[in-house]
Amino acid sequence: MIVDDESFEHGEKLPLGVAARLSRYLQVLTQAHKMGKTTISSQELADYTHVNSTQIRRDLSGFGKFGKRGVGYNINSLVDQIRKILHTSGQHNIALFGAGHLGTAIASSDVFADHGFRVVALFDIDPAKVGTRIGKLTVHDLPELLDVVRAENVVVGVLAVPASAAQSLADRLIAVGVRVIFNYSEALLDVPPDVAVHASSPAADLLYALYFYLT
Amino acid sequence: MIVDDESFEHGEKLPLGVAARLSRYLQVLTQAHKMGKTTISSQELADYTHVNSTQIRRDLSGFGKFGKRGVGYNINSLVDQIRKILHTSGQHNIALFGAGHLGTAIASSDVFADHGFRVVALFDIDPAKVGTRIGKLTVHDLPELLDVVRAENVVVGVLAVPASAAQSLADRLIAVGVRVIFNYSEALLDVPPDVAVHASSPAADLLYALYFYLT
DNA sequence: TAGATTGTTAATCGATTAACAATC
DNA sequence: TAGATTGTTAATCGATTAACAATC
Repeated sequence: MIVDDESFEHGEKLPLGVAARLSRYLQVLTQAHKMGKTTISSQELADYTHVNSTQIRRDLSGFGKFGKRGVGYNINSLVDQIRKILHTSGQHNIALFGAGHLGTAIASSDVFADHGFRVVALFDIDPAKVGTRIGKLTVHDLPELLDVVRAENVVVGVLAVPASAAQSLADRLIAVGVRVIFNYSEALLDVPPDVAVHASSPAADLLYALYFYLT
Repeated sequence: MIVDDESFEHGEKLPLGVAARLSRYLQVLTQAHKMGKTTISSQELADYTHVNSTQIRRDLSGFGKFGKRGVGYNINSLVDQIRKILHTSGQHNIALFGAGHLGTAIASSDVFADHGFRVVALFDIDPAKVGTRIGKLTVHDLPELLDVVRAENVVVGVLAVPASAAQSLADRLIAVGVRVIFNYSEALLDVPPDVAVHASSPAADLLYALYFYLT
């Protein structure tokens, strides 16, 4: 029996690099869609993602012939295809921690909503904030964590809290079964191997951009 | 004459991947330093950065023997070394645009300060905000842009504004000579090839993390 | 038809990994 | 000495790129 190694159509796990790049394409495609574009070429995608255009065509053609020669890719259908490939077509619920400036900015933004994430609960330890409303969300107190995670089927925890509060919150999230944590605090989190932590790193990203500007 | 291709000691430009990873190491090292650690092993760095520990030792040993066998790397001296390699030992000044929740969060945070960046000016178009103080910064009006960029030697512009305002702000920044832009808005920016735009992508990062959780 | 852009190949280069001697 | 961890090698795998025929 011959196995087609060149295609991932029937395989299960994508190489890390491919999954990372597909996520980036999705981000740009979503933004382009919002700006009214209906079609995009691999060259335009390359300009916005800083990924080589041949690489983009190669990544996509591994899953099917999504483009139209001489025209480019239809944005809506490409978004659908990539979501299918990444198994992220569904809706995923987020619990957000910290109702300060950053938490409020996240709660009011639709970066997450555009990609199928929904902030279903906002927590804060400040008694003055608990019970108030921020956007469409009521601020919960921490003891309600377990109930909310279960009732709302929360799969992601986003930490927009001071560094001093981050580790204990992560521990509590893990204890109630959350396995994906997005950490905006400056703390380094220690977690079990089966938990995925993603840290925000604007300063590191900026250093990287600056390196090429300075040299 | 024999050129040592294995080392970058005398070369000028690092491969993209190396520069990106060194920036990540710097981020984690800075956080670890803040948490009181003085030494770190390549394995610990690997756990926090999701980069293979052999890869980390390889990256670093290309520039010198920074570690101590049986012990690990001294955090302070490694930070100094990497900053030298990246040519980012100095101080770099940022102009921040948007005094909303996100702008305020950035202005009050020290993620940037920890890496040698200093927010030297904050701009907003809301007349009610111009002239008020946020943290140590006074909110400027946009017409002051050119003067501030020149007087404060601004090299980076950070956009924490609505998508509708982003492109025109980027154009103005480019016109006054800024070549590195960090875009927190959801707009796709069109810029000349010599301008580096870095976009924040929390949702894409989350999709990527989620892919491995779901499969 | 002419222009544009995809899909694909082939060749090169950098990333990844396991393994292990060196040494703190 | 024993344990830990670096620095380095060698082998493999994935990423990158130029080039171009296919085709919209």
